[in-house]
Amino acid sequence: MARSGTRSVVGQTSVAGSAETRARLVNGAIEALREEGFAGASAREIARRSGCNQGLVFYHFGSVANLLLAALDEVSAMRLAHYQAAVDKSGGLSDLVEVAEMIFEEDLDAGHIAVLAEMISGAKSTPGLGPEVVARIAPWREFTSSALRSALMNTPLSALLPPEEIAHGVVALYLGLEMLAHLDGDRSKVLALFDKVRQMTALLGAFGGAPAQKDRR
Amino acid sequence: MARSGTRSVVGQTSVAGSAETRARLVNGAIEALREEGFAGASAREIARRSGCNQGLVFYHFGSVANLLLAALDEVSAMRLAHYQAAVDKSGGLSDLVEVAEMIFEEDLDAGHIAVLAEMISGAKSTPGLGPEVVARIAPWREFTSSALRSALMNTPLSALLPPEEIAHGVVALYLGLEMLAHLDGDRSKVLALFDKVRQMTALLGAFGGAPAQKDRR
DNA sequence: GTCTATACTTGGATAGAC
DNA sequence: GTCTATCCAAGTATAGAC
Repeated sequence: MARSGTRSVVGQTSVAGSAETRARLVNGAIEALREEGFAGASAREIARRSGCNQGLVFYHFGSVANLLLAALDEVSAMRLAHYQAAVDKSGGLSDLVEVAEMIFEEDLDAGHIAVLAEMISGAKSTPGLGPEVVARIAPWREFTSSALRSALMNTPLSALLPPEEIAHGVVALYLGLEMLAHLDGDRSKVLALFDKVRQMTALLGAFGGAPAQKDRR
Repeated sequence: MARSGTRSVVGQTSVAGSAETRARLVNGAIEALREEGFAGASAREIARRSGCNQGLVFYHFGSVANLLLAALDEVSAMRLAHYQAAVDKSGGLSDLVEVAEMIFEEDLDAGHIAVLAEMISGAKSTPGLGPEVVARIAPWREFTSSALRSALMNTPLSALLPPEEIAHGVVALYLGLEMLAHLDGDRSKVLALFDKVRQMTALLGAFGGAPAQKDRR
């Protein structure tokens, strides 16, 4: 971690330029991870996409791996904020499933999850990267867990489906579905699956007698 | 695909040496993918693990990518045969879940699925690799689908759970769970999840009235 | 078929000019 | 803070000896 950034308290010096370059590099890194994968996300490739010089990767982030982690942080923060906003507007389990599908499609189109997937598999080849990636996945699981918890609240299902444990499966499923859909460019299989989940959810809601859909008008 | 192997009808010439070297390289490639990931599975790394020369990768397989595909073929064939044998001995849905857990743990220990995961994410950086990997995943989905079909046979669940669609989710889940478990080296989360699935299955079986466990003695 | 040697390319990382 | 130039390590791939 040679340099973690211009953290100075600066008056109003040209930090603007620096911050913008850092942002461009982070975006370039996201793009490279998404389109070329971990193995293809080299300093040169990222710099090319960022429209700036290769040496800046090392000046600002110290190493390619650090830049890639910053990219993962960026995607993670962006998406979690978005998820949270979407979930806040939803109520029961049925709502949650609908929100999940909408979010899944957005992520698929934009390749957000590909960034995570590439970092997970790339972690094997770069010493020390694993723990860093692990730490960045925890918030996803926590978010999912708490979304499930509030959706199942006051429902007979909550005894049967402990949020923490299901959340892990949901994150894994999300990751796997995204990798497969990106690989073959076919989203029909995952859409069909979401349909089934929706059906099951409706059935569970009816059976449990709990309000499966929030009453909103 | 410069050279796809000594396919000659050979009398009894020294094909033995060749075949053994090919096998060693394939095993080395599996090991490298598992432990170093796609980005770390170079010709040199594989040759080192195989105890033979780097040039042989190109002599026998034409390129590193081709060797990696051969490695995926090998793992795929090996595991599918094993899965099939295990599933053949099982009956209803409960049996299937138990078999799935056993198999999952084996795969986790041996890192078999890591090979698949690395190839999926590595496919992004190597032109032409994507479709080849896609073709090698299809059998996994087909296997899962037919295992589900026979487990759900004569069960009220079969109307609710079309095997083809669920299979895709199962494969994705399997993949995602394995990646996460390998990343953080913690299998407790996935084991807890399997416990829940087992419970749910038992409940479904009791509710549907179908034999959830095969009668075997 | 296997090994050594080597040509060529790409990538990580740093030095120094501006 | 950014760019050019450069060093060095590692990788793919091939040629040629054995």
